[in-house]
Order: sequence, then structure tokens, then C-alpha cells
Amino acid sequence: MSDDPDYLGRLRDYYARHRVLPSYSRIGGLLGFSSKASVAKLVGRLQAAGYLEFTADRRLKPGRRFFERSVAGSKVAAGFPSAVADDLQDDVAIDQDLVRHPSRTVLVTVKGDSMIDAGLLPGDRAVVERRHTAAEGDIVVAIVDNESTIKRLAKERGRFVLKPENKAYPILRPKELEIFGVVVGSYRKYR
Amino acid sequence: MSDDPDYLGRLRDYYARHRVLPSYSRIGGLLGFSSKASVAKLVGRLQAAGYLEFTADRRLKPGRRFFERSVAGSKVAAGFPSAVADDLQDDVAIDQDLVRHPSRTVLVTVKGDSMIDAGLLPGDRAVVERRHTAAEGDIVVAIVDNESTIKRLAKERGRFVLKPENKAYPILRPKELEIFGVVVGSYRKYR
DNA sequence: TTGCGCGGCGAACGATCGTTCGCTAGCATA
DNA sequence: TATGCTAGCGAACGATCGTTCGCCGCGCAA
Repeated sequence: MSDDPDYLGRLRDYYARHRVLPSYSRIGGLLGFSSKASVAKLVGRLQAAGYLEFTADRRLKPGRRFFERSVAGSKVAAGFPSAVADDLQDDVAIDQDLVRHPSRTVLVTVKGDSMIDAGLLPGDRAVVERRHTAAEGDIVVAIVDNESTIKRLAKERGRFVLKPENKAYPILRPKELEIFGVVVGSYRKYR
Repeated sequence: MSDDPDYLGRLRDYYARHRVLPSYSRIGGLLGFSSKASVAKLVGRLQAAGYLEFTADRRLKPGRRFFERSVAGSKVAAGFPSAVADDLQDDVAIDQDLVRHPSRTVLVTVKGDSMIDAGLLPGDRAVVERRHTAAEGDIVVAIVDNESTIKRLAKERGRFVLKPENKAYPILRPKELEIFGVVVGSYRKYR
């Protein structure tokens, strides 16, 4: 029952819908302000907190923390479920969390169920950092016979092999093995 | 060596950097136009093609196709891996893909392996949209005995039950069942 | 060769923008 | 009670916005 207007939340919702920030007067209308001056002050606060920034030409843009999400803990106090949200541990920006080197990072759609025991289902997006070397145990995107495939990189008698994480599939022992990149993360949408 | 100015591409680059579209005059400067009228016409073309849209209050915003990227399959042309890289390039697409209603969205860390067959491993982050109702078949965060738990919502003789996706776990038939939110996505980091 | 569509130019215009300033009301501290 | 701080209001202002209109030059098809 908080009467916190949650201005930031509403701005984020607007942005999620439109991928653009509205003008000060629209923000005012959106948040219930009747004066643009109030908006200016709010923007100042949000900017100081790192949620908003300005481009070089003074156009409003989302700041670093704009895309952060709060992480809820698992404790639930006294059967009151909103307490789950109060148990917030910290804020995480999904993108920054998953992508460390944007210019070298690519998304690859997972095909097939050969990595299902590693939690990679068909249709999942794998976050792949491109590079030509990988370590034993890494999940890699490899090029075999002009096809890309996602497997666990393992060693067998001093040779690198590709291990599916699904007992129904055999270990691959390709003559030529080219590493396309290393899987550093993955995500999926439900429904 | 195309002399195609690739206006759209440069607009996308700007947007990727700033998460905001510039004004007509800035677009002009950016793309090498000296007249805003030219920009207006270009915008008209891009709008007709579905790359740009306007909000209800006529503010320029990215259109449906603005975030399109060529969807690369698993084929790798002539052993040249960069073909795979033509997939999604945009780091931020991840967040925007997963989170539809920022103000109602929370991250919850998955505990235990009871949902492992649904691809939810311990430590995974579940993207949860907070709400008190859910449909049969949804993966939900529910509150049972003052603890939050992630399970598949199912129906059994007209009653809602919580189904783990792991044969080692029993179906939960709690007397009291409170929905905390619906899992709309998940992601994980490797290493 | 003429005509026409298209992409871009340049200037002008009213609308909207964000800023600024002084003001009020509430709340916490002293 | 007095003091300040914070959030918001309301009006005015110059700057910038996006639109509009007429114009030009090029390429292509008749």
C-alpha cells in the first residue's frame, strides 16, 4: 500500500512500450504533474541517481541504471507475499550482466536437444563470445562440416572432442574442429 | 563498396548508442542532409516501410522492423563463420525482449532442481511478472508455507496444483496457494 | 527528346520544447 | 516556534522543433 508514485517505474513502462522517452510536458501528463518545472526537477533527481542522461545535444536518454531490475530473495515474511519483493537484494541490468564485450558478442539460436542436460533447450538464445580458442569444459559454438553446433568442449586422450549433454547423442570426434565462440550465457522466453 | 548511404543503419547505430532517436536536424547532421525537409521525406519513407513510427503525440519512435536483424540459421557458408554472426547483434535486445512491463518485473533466483526438465537450473535467474493470477500451464512463482517456489501451474480435478518438472519431486497440493507472479523468461551465465 | 518521379535543398512559420524564476505547502529538525 | 529542505505549481521566454512550399538536378521510360 505504498503511495510512492513510482515515477521511474512509469517512465520505464512508457519506454518499454515506445522505446522512446516523451517530452517534458508528456511526462507531466503521464505522471500527473501540471507543471513542466516539476518534471525538470524530477529529471534532475533521476539524472543524479543515474537513471537518466543527456546526449551531447541535451536530449534526454536512458541512463546506466535505467535498465536495472531488482532481484527478489526467496524469504517470505509472515505469509505476506509482497515481502518477497521487499527482500530485494540488488539491482541487475540483464544486458550488462550477460554481455561483457558487446562488439564480440553474438546471439545464436539453439537447435536440437543435444545440450538439454546443460539446460539449453531448442529455441533458447545462446550468448556467444566470439573467439577461436576455448578451454576444456567450456560450452562452445564449433564449426564442423560447415555447420555450427553447440557442444561441451572436452578432452580425450589429448584430443579435443565435442560432448553433447544428452545421453542419446554420441560424442563428436571431428577431424577438423574450429571454435567459433564460447557460450557465456543463455536466455529464453516463455509463451 | 556500395555507395548506399544506409541511412537506416546509421540511425540504428545512433539508437544503439543512445537508446533514443535524435531530432530532425540532428538526423540531418548525422546523415549528411542540410535540410530538415529531406529528413522529413526520409522519415516518411522509413515509416512507410515500417522502420519508424510515431507515438500518439507524434513523437518519432522506432517501428516494428527497426529492431529486425537478419536471422541466421545454423548454416555456415563455406566454412566462413562470420555468417553466423549476422544474427542478432544488439546487446540490449535481450532486456527488451525479456521485459515487457518493467515496473512489474522482478528477477528471482532459481533454487533447487525441481524444474530442471523445463530448463531451469539452480542459480538461473527467472524473469517474473508480478501478478496474482495465472493460467494453467504457466510457470509461476507461488507462495506456499511462507516460502516462494517455482513450479508449473496445473489443474487436477478442478483444483490448482503445483507440478515440478522433475520426476524425483512430488506434485504439490497446497491448501493455500498464492501466486506471486508468472515466469516470462529466464537466463543464466556460464562460468 | 520530353516528361516525370524521386531525392534533396532552402527558407519561412507556428507549435512545442525545456529553462527559469518566484511562489506555496508539507515535513523534519532545532 | 522558527528554520530550512523538498516537491510541486504557474507563467513567461527564447530556442528548437517539425511542417510546408516551391525549387533544382538526375535518371529512366516513352
